[in-house]
Amino acid sequence: MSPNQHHTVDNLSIDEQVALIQRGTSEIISDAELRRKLETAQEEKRPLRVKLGLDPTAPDIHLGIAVVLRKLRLFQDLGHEVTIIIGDFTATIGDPSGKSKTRPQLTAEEVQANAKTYQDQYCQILDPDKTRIVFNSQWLNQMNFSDVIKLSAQTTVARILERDDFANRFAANTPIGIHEILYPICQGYDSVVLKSDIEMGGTDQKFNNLMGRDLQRADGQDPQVVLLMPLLVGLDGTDKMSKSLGNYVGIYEPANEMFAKLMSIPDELMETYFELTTDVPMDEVAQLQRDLVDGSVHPKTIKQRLAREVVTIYHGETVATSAQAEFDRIHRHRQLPSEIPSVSISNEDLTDGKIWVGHLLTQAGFAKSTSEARRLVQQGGVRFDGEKVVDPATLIQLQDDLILQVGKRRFAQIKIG
RNA sequence: GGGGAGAUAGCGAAGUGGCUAAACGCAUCAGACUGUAAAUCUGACACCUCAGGUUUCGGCGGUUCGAAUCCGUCUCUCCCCA
Repeated sequence: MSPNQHHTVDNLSIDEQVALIQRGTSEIISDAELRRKLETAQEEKRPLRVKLGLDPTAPDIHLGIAVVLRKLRLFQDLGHEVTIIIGDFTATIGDPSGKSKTRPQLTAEEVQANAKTYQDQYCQILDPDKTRIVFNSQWLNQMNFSDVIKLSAQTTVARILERDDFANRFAANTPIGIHEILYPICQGYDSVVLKSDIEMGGTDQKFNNLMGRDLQRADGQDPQVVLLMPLLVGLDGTDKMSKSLGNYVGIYEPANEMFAKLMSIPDELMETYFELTTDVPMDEVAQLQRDLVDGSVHPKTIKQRLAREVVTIYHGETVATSAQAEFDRIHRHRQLPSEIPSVSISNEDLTDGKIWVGHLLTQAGFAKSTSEARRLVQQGGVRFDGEKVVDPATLIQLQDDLILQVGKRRFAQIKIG
């Protein structure tokens, strides 16, 4: 469904390439090494190996993860190769953050079943021809205890305890499992196996990525450049974007949905979103930010531009434009959406063609219980055929195609049958 | 191995015999205001055709006119010492 946007990057100088890569990054370790890698690659005419490690849980890509994936895509457009490592092995040894103890333990079958999904989802943003997806159990499962000891000997307890998560827990006398200490070592070893030139990650991955450098150095390799992207703040403006918090925009969401969600972000987030989720050139972003601050352009106009840019990436420009029109229709002009999901109401629920509003709302899925439905009516949130329903005891004369509205954004078209 | 603390609505957290469908905060939903912003304000937030009624405070059983609160038991969490 996606036009799979390309960067136009032919014949860029190293300086120009570096500038594109630097956009939005939170940290690069180090700029000098990055430049050197790029130069060497160009001279030797060989692509750099760029690595990203991901969880084996079923992917559901949202704009937050897309920040990193889009950066990978840039590397591909610059002629380099991307390897995505699915951490199926590391997932089985426990989450070192200590937070999510409930991380699901996936079976090998589930992981395999997900494999196709990874391919499909990641390639929405990445170039399939330059993307390799591998599972780290492939080499980690082969290691025997002696291999593990030798690998562990490459680093020290003091080094591991530098990680602030471990440091905090150690100071607070909370337990740190030996297996957790091994986690960064496993992840770092992935880099050794892949001989990666660059590892990408969110800022929370810094320690693990640096471990990769240490282990590569110990193995006699040129250490990978570490490129960290900030964690995108979610729609609520406070927490990082994540599916579990519900403050996300999935890249597979319908255009209208996407557009509306983006319009709901706090104004302060716009600049960051432009930088991290669109390809709008940075000098233009800076200009938009000036316009916003001095009030010369209405914030809503700027936000619509943002929403349109993002939707264009995943749905194309035509669709994005109509998403904006749709948004205006519903929210600015308070008209009905152009497409309203239909809800069928069984004839059995009708008496003389009528239905109690409480049942109608629960049947239509707008309320979990008739008590909730009753409240919605009492609060003035329910409209039927444009008319506000005021009495919770109301019996409604149903007809095909009439419109039920709950709140400002939930609509359904009634079908009797 | 020894000792201690706890389990309350989506989450966090009050409440230690009746005035408690259960304070307060967060999240959520509706309304107002707007740029569907955000912020703010108002209200709702167990279930039931609801001026009333029914069922809740980890499970089960008991004491009592009356239990989230007391007793017994089971399950599960967490902490400290070694």
